[in-house]
This record gives sequence, structure tokens and C-alpha cells, in this order.
Amino acid sequence: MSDFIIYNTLSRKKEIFKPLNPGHVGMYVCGPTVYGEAHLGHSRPAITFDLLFRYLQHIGYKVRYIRNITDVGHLVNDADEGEDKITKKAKVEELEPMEIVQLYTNSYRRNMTQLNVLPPSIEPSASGHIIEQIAAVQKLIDSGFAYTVNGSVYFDVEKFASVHTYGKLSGRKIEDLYSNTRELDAQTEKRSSLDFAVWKNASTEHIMKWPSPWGEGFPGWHIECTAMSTKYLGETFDIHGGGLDLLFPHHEAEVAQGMACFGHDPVHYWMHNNLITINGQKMGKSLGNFITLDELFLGTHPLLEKAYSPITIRFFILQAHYRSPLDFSNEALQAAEKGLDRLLKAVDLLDKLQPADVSTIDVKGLTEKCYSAINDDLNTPVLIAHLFDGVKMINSANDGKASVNKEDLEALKKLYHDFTFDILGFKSEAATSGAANDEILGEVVDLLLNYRVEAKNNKDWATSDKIRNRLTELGFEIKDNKEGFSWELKK
RNA sequence: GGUCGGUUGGCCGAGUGGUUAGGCAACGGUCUGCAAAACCGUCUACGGCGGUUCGAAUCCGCCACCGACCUCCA
Repeated sequence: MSDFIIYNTLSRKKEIFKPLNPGHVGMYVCGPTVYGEAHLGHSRPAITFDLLFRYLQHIGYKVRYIRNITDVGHLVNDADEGEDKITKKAKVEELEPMEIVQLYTNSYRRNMTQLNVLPPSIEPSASGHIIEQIAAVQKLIDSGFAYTVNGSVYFDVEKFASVHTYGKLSGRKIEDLYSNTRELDAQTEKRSSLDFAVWKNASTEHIMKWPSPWGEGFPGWHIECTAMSTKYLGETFDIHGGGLDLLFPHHEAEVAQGMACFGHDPVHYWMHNNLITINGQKMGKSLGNFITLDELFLGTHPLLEKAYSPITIRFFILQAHYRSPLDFSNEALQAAEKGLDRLLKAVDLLDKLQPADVSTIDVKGLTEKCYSAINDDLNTPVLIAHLFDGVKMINSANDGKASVNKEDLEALKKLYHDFTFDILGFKSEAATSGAANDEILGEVVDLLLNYRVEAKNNKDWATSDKIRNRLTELGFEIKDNKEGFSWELKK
């Protein structure tokens, strides 16, 4: 089998993946800030790194996957100066900040389950790791790369840059950063406009705050990931993932903090998923152009022509490469829905296929193609294309225009089970004959269709068509075949 | 303005120095009582202009257009 290759943002190259400790992988991914419903944009990193998590396990690694919950810090937007995102929302809805956190954490987890995203090994929250963050801040002060002003602590970028390289992850040069920095008010505390807060003094009206050696305050945005990744994965770990929009300043700050604390890079492989766009623009909370996952699943957003199932969303996302932008549209979603249906039907068909004496299908070649696609930086669009090539073969075999022997049929079943369900994480959502969600409903439909068979045998096409048309109207798809019929419930 | 990335057929979306990506849609055919599903076939693109090359959508240069980020006041 070919090597597993991933694109490392740090080197801007594809690299062969080699874990720090043989057989084990430590992986950290930036999770959501829980101050609102999860939207389509949130699903991309979740699904991308779920795929990675699943695949690493498939090829035999024991993986510890950390995905954090950010529940302190972050402004709502520029207009809400000085207030933290969670605090702001709390005041609006007159709830305790931790109530907001709980509400949206629950809803995020529910959405992730719907998308068939596996729960990470550990899902730490920033508010649950204040002690670790204070310790990390202290370490930065001790190492001389952070300074204290009026109860806040700032990272000294200039000092850091005199010893290490600042900007190597995002490809920024410190001179450029200086020339591009806007003059902002109240930056007088900081020695340089490039410095960033690692601990922030809280005003009296600020609700979410904790005691610290520097007074009451709250941690800076970037320090939580440094503190929590270090705690659970160590000073150096294998993979850090997240959205491309976090590359700068967030991940750059993490690199700097790690270097400042430990004297070496904290992460071997940095991976960034691209963003979902809508009308060519980033879909994001701050832009207000987002569609929540619940709206997608229910079809309630005005831009949606219909509801799209969670697995359709998953398929839509995986049919594009994770490093490419992906544009939302009803047409694309509907194409995904139909494509997914075709794939899942063919997988279903595998169980009904009768083995032949000879094989006209090159299962081994197909398997190799699938592995080399996913090994090439998780190239799921190519992987899915190969799976569709196989779909054509499976359908042909079902039509008697191709054949597989027993051994190949078993291999084909394993291939599709592994890739479609275990690795890509798709699953069947529709009720079908034989596997109906509702047994009684299934029997009733069978009953009606058996009457239709009787009518057909009597050449009573009027009755026959009436039954089929009425069922079709209700959302059933009726297919006649030599054995009689089969049906499925379309949503 | 700076940095980085992108521009592919009706739509989505891969790929890449010479060979069919794939999905969806459309059209023709097979099958069917008629359908549906499936199968077979058709549809051959790579922003513009130059350059390198036997050959470029793929490499180089320029131009145009689009996008992301450019830092905390939290």
C-alpha cells in the first residue's frame, strides 16, 4: 500500500505521515465557540477531521483526538467593544453564561451526531482549564516572552522574533505585519501593535472572569489551545487541524506560544480545511450569511429549496477536496443527494448479488485505486469517483452484463463497507423494503403492492397505476422487477 | 495596500507536460403493459495575452477577475 501523505501548512508541501510514536497519533482540532447554533461552515472541519480520525484508525493507529469547546473569550464583532462573545449573548437572553455554553454545546453535539461525526477522544472546554492556562501564561512570563500591564499579560512578539521566527506558519513577515497594522485605540498598553493578549484583565461588569496572579480576568484566545493540547498530547504532537481562517493569527500564536514555552515546535503537521462559501463569499457568523445545520436538515432557511439530510451534507462536503473552497448552492446539494443515493443503492445491491464462476471485475485494482486516492492527502473526490466506477460494475453485474466470483464478491463487499461506511462515514437514511424503519408501515406497503401485482396479473392497468401513482405521491419509489417489486421511502 | 490561494464543460468538482476523472442535468437507445431504477451511447472544458517545448489546461512571465487573512479594543 502507498504511504499516507498529508499536506503540511508549515512546509507548504505534501509530506509522508510519520507519527512521533509508532502506532500512536495525537491530533488536536479547533472546535466551535459555543455562542450560537452550528452552521454549515462548522461542519467542514468537523467532517474533514472526522474522516482523518476514522482513516488513521482504519490503517491501524491508536488515535487520541482532542477537539476543544471554546466557551470563554472572543468578541461578538467590532461593534461590541470590550465584551466577550459569550457574555454578550448572556445579557441579551438574560441567561447565565454557562447556560448559553451548555445550550449550544448540546446543540453542536447533536448536529455532529446527525452528521455521523464520531465524538473525539476528549472534548475539553476552555473554562474547565483555567488553571492550565494560568500556568501556561506564567510559563511565558518566566521565559521572558510575555509581560504584564495593568492586570493583563501580553505576548512580546518583537522579543520572540529576535530569537525565533514569527510568522513561519502563515508565511507572514514581521516587517509586513508592522506596515499593515491599523492604528487602534487603547493599544497603548501593548509594547507593540503585534503583541497579543494571553491573559486579559476583566472590567467590573465582565461576567466571565477568574482570579489569577495578575488579578481577575480571563484567558487570551490563543492560550487555551496551547494549554489543552499540551495537557493531553504533550509538548509536541502529530497533527493540529482547523479552518483556514484560523491560520493567522490564532495558529501562528499557538506556534509562537509553543516555541516560547518549550523551545521547539509544538506541532509536526498543520492541516487546514478551506471554507464553505455562499455566493463566493465565506460563510460565517460575523458576516451573517450562514445557514445553520438545523435549517439545512429541516429546509427552513429562505435560501433552501428543500431540506437536505445530514448525510447528504456530509457527502456534499467530501465530494470536494478539503483544501479547496466549496460553494453552497441548491443545485450542488441536490446533485450530492442523488449521487449519494446511487452509491448507497449499489452498496445495498452487493448483498443481493449472486457469485459467478468468473470475475469480469478487477476488485484488486479498484481497491488499490481507492487507497492511493485517500492516501494522497485525503483525496475524497477521487476516492468517491473510484467508488462510482465500482458502482457501474456492481449495477452491471446485477443486470447480468458483468460477473464476480465468490472471492471477489467478498472483497468487493469489504471494500465498500470499509470506505463507504467506516471511512467516509456515510449511512443509509431511507426506509426500504426489507429494512423498513417502521415494520408495520413496511408490511402495509407490501400489502398494497401485492394487490398491485394481482391487478397487473389481471392486466388491470388502471388499478395497478392508481396504487403506484398514489404511493409515488406519498414519497415512495416503486420499482418493478422479475421477483415482483421493491420500494423505498424517499424523503 | 501587504501576504497567500483560486479562475475547469449547462451545474458541482478532480487532475495534470502527450491517455475517459467522477457526480448531477440534458439527449438518444435497451428493458418495462406504461413507468421507475439500472445498463449502453452522446455532450470533450480548462480566465486573457505572450513564452518554454515535438507537444501545455498542466511549466514560466504579464494582465484581468474572485476569495481568505492582515491580531484582541477582547
